Amino acid sequence: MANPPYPAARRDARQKLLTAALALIRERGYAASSVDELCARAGVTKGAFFHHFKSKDALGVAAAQHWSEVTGEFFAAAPYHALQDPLQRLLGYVDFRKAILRGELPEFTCLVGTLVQEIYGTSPEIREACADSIVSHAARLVPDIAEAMALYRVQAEWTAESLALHTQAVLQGAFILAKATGGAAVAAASVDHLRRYIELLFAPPPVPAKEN
Amino acid sequence: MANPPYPAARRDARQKLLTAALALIRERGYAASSVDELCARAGVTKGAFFHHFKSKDALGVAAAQHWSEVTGEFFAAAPYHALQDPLQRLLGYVDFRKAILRGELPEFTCLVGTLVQEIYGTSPEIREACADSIVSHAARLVPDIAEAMALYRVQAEWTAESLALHTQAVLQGAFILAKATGGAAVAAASVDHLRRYIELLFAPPPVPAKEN
DNA sequence: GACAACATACCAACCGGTCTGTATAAATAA
DNA sequence: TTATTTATACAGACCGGTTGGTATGTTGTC
Repeated sequence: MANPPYPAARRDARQKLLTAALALIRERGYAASSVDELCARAGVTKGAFFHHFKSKDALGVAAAQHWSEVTGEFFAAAPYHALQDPLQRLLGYVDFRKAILRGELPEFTCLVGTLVQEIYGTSPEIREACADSIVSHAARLVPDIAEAMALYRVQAEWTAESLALHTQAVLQGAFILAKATGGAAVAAASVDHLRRYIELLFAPPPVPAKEN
Repeated sequence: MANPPYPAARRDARQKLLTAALALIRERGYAASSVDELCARAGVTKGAFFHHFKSKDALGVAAAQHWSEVTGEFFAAAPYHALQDPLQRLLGYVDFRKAILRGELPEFTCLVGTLVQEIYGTSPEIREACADSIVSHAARLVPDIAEAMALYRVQAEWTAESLALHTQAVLQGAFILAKATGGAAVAAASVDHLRRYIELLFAPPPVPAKEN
């Protein structure tokens, strides 16, 4: 990464294309994003595009991987990791996901969730890159969940892995509702339900519900 | 609806196009489904297509509405409505959703969820038709949820409407995970979590968790 | 004969992808 | 140090196929 052998101006194209791809695909979807428009957005020519990517699908794979890297760093830097209680870290993650539901839809929506819906039947390579992105993101929650299960003595029919994946399902579904309704409010409400579910899983009420 | 003024063979085209559209869009997405291929699948010509739909987007709107009708009838005929307890009807709905996670992905996946992800930024008409489909489907759960809340004396921060929408978020997200992983297993696991959440909401454990 | 329900031929725009050319810089040879 | 080669990183014209959409004709029904 350090000391690129070429001046930045001549090495930028690939990065600019990936950055533009994240934005454009999140706005319009994959199939509706043409290579020409992608190049125009990135400020490069078609020659640059096909120099760096052998096909549009190859760009799709690279975009999904780039998304993984970018979001990986973004969440790694989030504040909830500093919490001591593993359950609080998990809930902190959920709160963080809710907190970033801001701005325009393409700004908080998930690239790979959009992407995989479109291409799961036509491009196995992109599909796998998307699956890897989602699954590996979920996997980062597993240690905290497992630790919380041990700490709170939760004996469950469900696994830490399945709960981690469930959080992603809720988030992905929340994005769809947000796109349908045109706002983030429904998504936030669903994230609230997710938080409540996690609280209920780990902290069953200690006293019996009293009769009215 | 009764007594079509023309023999079926000459009135079929619209229906055949809509039926083909549901299948094709669920397989490949909206943008990647061309009018030509749609016509080929439906066994009609392009002339028939543009006789019944003024544009591809108009077909998109009609497909979303058709989806609403088809699924509306499908769920109206489902067995869980016969249950007496409103909570059991709600859980019966969830169980039913899990039970139909069978066969190939395009067979149990949601048309409007796929559709709205692609076009929310480019076609307000289709987006609205999709939103209507999802929201009105969710709305059918509201009476049962409200009834269950009253019956089980649930005093909640959440509303029946928000829980109904949350079920749809979980389902939509489960479909995305299914498409990413290539199988329905993850989706079923998420539906299990949804069921557990609803149980916890309505039936908090009456005895405190005993030590060890 | 009026009108709906198609069928067929056709079109300009756009699509992903290729081709050839060129500027730049590192590697090599003198 | 300088000349030459080689490789990279583009630029931009071009191409055949596909796209959504149209224009015109035909057929069956009231």
